[in-house]
Amino acid sequence: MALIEPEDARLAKLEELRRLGVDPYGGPFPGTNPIRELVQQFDSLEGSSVRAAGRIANQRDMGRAAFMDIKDWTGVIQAFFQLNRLGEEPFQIQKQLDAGDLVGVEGNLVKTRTGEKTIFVERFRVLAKALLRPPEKWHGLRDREKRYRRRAVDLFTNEEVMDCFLTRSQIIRAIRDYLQERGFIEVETPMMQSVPGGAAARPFRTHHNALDIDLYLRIAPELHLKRLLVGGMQRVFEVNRNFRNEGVSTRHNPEFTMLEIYEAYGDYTSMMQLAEGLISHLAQDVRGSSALPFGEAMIDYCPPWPRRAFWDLLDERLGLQRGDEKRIRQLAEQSEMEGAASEPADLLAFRLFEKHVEDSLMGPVFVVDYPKSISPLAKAKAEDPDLAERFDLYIAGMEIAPAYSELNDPQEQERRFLDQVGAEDERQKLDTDFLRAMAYGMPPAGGMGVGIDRLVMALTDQDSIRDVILFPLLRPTD
RNA sequence: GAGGGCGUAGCUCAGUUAGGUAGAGCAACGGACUUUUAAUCCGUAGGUCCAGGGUUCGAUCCCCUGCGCCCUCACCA
Repeated sequence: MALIEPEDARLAKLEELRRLGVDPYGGPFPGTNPIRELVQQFDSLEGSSVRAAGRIANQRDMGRAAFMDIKDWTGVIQAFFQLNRLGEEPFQIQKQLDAGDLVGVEGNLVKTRTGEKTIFVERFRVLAKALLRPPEKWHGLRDREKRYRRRAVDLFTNEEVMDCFLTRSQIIRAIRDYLQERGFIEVETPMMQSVPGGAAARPFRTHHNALDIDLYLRIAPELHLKRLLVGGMQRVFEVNRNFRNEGVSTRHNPEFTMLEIYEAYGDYTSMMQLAEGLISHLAQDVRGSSALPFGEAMIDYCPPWPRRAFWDLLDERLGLQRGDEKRIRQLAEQSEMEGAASEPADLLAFRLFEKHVEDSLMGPVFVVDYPKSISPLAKAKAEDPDLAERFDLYIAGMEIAPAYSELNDPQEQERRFLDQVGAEDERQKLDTDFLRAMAYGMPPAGGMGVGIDRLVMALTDQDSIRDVILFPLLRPTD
């Protein structure tokens, strides 16, 4: 049984093309102009011969003439096929074309009498006969499940989807440029690790056959990047995937893209400046404005961004004061939180923050002065040792970027790790090799992790992470 | 993992008010048309109504189970 079921009518046209001596999956078609250029630079190109290649988005058949809308990833332009311009046989070939086929056309760029910029086709080549129909021409593919499962169709059908992913690419490129201009180098560290560290999350497990060892897909690159600080790399960053074996939601995909940045001799305040500079630059240069819409809200990326203390926000929103353990547990209980009686109060406070405060932080806002106990990789504040030198950057109600003054005291780091290890065997195995590296001397440093998918969501006004990941995880169907 | 919603033609959706084996638009097919643009006009065809079971004379509709997706919550970034 065939794996796909082509349309009979299209198979017949495929055969007819072959009978006419045409390869329905034709060779290269070089020398084309991006269609947007043909449209935008029409005035200077008018009357000259141009070439374009793309997908037939729509056909208007007039008998001895036909109009087609040819679409590439930059835009769409009309092509006009006429019997007396092409001749009998080429026109017969044109008759075998359907919406969805890929075609290359060449001809004069002129306007029709109704003023439409049009390629009057002199020559054309069939580049690919589509055996399946594209979705309907004006509603397109709307069904979310079909869109995610058939992203190829989604991309060529829904312009705003293509635009979003083109923007994502521009954002990532702009990040690389921005950091490299400031002396940061891009590195790559292991995705497969024997000890998954750098975050509190459940890892995916896999196995290496030749060495016969279990490995974990990384939950964060943090501990390896800090080894590079020990090694003398002073400014490093990595943009790559992390993998966390946790739930899936509009803000969580099991594999997601993280930017981690480390700056030797910096601290969390230098990371604040970097975050402000970088993200406002992205808004301005990639999105074209320092104020961008997100849903109903307008987000102003113009620095400086406010700093708000963790406990102040909890006090303001929930009337919760630092150290009031009884009330924290009481509220956790009311919020039906697991471990309301047993988990450390700071951790519960943090969860209450995520549950009741986070969504309202349109930001950008730096939340600072987190409890040290929930920040095992961050330095303590000298003037208030129960707090950490840490911020979480919130934008559009999402945690976008946590950053620390990185702890560089190996003995203190060891104590903090040991405090974290409890019954959670798989979540926090100890990376002793990392501690050993730190014992050789790690420079004080600022470090930040930027959730790229969420940042793209904020900058492109998307409310689901699946709309900024080309192939989000779905349960397979067949 | 829990709760709610959804699943009908290739696509976007109606619908069966209260159970009697389904409809539109677009797409497709045949025909007319050499400047149309959601082309138009005439005609035709197209469905395991998500899957399995139950109730019933009869189920796409009611009930149960399963599968998938969406939303909210939980875990997490």
